[in-house]
Amino acid sequence: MIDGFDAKLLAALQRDNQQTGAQLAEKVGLSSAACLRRAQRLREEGVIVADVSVVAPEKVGRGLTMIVLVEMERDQAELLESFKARMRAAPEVMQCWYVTGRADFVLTLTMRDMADYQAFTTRHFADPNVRGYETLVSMDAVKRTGATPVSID
Amino acid sequence: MIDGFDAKLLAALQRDNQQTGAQLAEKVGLSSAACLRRAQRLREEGVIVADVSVVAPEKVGRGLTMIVLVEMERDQAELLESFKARMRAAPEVMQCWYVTGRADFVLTLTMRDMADYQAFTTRHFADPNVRGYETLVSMDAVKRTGATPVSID
DNA sequence: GTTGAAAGGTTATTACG
DNA sequence: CGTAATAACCTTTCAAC
Repeated sequence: MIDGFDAKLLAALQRDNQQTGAQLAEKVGLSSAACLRRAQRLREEGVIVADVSVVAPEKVGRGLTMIVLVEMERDQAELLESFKARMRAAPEVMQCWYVTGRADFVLTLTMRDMADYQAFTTRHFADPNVRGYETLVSMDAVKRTGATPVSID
Repeated sequence: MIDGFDAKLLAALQRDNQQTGAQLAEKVGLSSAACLRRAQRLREEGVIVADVSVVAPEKVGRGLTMIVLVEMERDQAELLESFKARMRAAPEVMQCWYVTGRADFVLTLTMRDMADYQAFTTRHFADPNVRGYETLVSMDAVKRTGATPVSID
């Protein structure tokens, strides 16, 4: 379903999806047309789920990134779903993972400053279903590519 | 430096950066040429740092995502840098944050299975500088857009 | 300095072998 | 799949704001 050419193509597109067909052709080892046909097919198949520009938060006044571990009071399906919906709707939430382990949710937040974070916590964590939360402030975004390695099966 | 048009443009491009100039024009309220000129300027200025395709990990045999909190033995600059370099080089590491708080690093990993994770931990956490680590296994990627909200200053 | 419209050059898409 | 023709698009120019 995914061969070596697709693997190379996906690696290239995860680094830069604005390359021309000719540029992709060099890296993949196929013609321009073949590369673009494959890219289109990978999008239709849902292997590529999105194509996005990545914005530098600090360039738009969001110099503060934090990871927050949230623990819920009790794991009731309904309450979990409403919390998930709120996280999806909140623009400051870059990522939200529902996890097993000591925490129930792991959030990645992008904030203007600490006052912003203060406001966020009172607005979203005042919820009686939130037992508690722990904040980890980012000092360095060591790696934020989010790329998935693709190996031929 | 960034006006309302840029804000709209960045919002559109963070959702889909493969839209044509005409499609962007509709959403932003400027001509096609103006939108593409601005997009190019935002890239030169470093506001847009990358343009990438997003791959669905489960479609390429990576159904297991985990968040790992890593605590280092002692915060010695040299040792931290070598750990950072290793995380940057490891393909399974989608993200790596250096943080304050209970942990020193927060990693997001994409794995094929638990055996894969086992191998990863012994390879990277056997380091005598790693005091310990805690694993949170993802059950649901509630939100993974990673988009930065842009508001006019 | 930035815009919109049109010209010109480049790129993606499609048909065919 | 690759080649080549077609269609769509981006880029640049230029006059006007």
